[in-house]
Amino acid sequence: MPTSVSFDRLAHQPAYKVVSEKIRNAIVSGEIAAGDLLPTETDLAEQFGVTRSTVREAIRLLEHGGILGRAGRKRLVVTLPGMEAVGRSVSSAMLMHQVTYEELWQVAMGLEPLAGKLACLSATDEEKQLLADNLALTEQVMDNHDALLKVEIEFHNLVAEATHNNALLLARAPLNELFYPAWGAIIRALSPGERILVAHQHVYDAICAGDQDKAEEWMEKHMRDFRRGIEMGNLGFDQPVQG
Amino acid sequence: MPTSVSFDRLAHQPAYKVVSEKIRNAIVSGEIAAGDLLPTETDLAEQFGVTRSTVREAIRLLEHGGILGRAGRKRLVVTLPGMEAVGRSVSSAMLMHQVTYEELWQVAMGLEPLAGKLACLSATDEEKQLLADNLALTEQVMDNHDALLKVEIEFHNLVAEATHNNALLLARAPLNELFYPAWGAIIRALSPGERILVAHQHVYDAICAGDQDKAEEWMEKHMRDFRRGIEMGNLGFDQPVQG
DNA sequence: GCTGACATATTGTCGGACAATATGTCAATT
DNA sequence: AATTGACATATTGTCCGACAATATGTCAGC
Repeated sequence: MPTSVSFDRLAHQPAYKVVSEKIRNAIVSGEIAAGDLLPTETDLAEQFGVTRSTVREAIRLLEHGGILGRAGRKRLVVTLPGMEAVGRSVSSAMLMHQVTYEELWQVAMGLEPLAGKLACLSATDEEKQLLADNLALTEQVMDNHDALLKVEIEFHNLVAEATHNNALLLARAPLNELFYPAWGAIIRALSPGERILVAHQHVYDAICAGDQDKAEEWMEKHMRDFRRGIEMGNLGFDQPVQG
Repeated sequence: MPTSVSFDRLAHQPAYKVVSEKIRNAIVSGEIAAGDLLPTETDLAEQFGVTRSTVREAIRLLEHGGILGRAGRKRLVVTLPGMEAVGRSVSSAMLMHQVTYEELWQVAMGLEPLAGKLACLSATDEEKQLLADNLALTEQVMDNHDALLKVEIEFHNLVAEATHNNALLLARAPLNELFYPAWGAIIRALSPGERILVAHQHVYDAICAGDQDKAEEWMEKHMRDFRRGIEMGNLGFDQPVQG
């Protein structure tokens, strides 16, 4: 029964993808470092033996991931993908997957207490000072909903940064963007300024004291408050997150 | 002292970015659903009043994030960004940020036990069956390094999927890709087949019994083993992860 | 119903073009 | 010496038109 040989579907990758991969590899492998300038589009086109249009498409592919950016608005420069770029791309994926507040909250329950705990080990004096400043500011703006939301988010970012753990920062990047509207709604609905301040204060104390368990515990309490906030405010805990 | 007025730098966004944002909004806002076909490049060019080249660049921008893909290899189709796409983009960011195995492990310690815990609440019978199959397979291939690595990774994915939490799945997507080589090295160096099997077995039992604490605990033990593996194998726990 | 032939639509790639804007140089001015 | 202006140059953003390769659709013929 000579079913004849079976051939693999030959993968004819479009040129712009090949070019994009070549550049990407050179970057990820460290051959080109962050901050380096890339050759001009015309040069790249010549080097790869394709047209400028093709090179441009390849560049766009990388530009979105935050790997490439433009200095000023001219030359191409290799960039470290910032938290914002990663956050944006993952959170848009979460939006499309119709992630609910509950799901998001569960992930936050895994990451935020962890951040508090790790920050106890690695927060520098400057970072503790930044946290102290943030607390002072929180006290001042407690009744201003918008300002309160801003410092609340900032506090969590400061704690996360104090861990000096880039993997953690990248993993929680999308949370920032998505929790933003929810926190805002809670704050407007319940004015929980006092509770927020108390929780932050305890986390801050724990970090200064290097008390991992306490930091973890209070961060957890804080997040449970968030959950109660969504439930009490009737904001639809099982509803998909709104962009 | 008329230092003259200060003006905001006026942001002249390039057309391809504008077009890309327009399409992105239409997708994220649900105006176009996943699975829908987009108009052809020529049509889009006409609608936006730009050239096809510009439209193409805009498309590339979205293509990388996994938002757009090609059906067959022709028409553009709106796609749900899969775990792979998200994983790839975040993990390349982690690589560039020189994330160490320790940092990565800390994140995994936040997410994997959580996955075990949540899976207890939501695993369906089919999913339990898949886990059982995976265990059986693990037993068979315990001495085959490559095969063992594959089922090990698959086990964790199955547990994560059993949580039915898309946010969690997306958050841990990069871990998959980055742990892969490390697990492989550990397995080759230490042949920890027995320990892996025991831990998986306990997690599986806990999930079947709905015992959240036990699932969390054993997943944690399992991850601590992973850490010990890297340390014992002298694989450089504080070294940047290798792509 | 399957096959093949043919027209059509769509993408991938090319080449060339031009305006707007940065960058670099150098002389003139203060 | 530092600033300004004039000018050439380089680079990007956008446009146009073109063509080959490949899917898709249609229709006759067996």
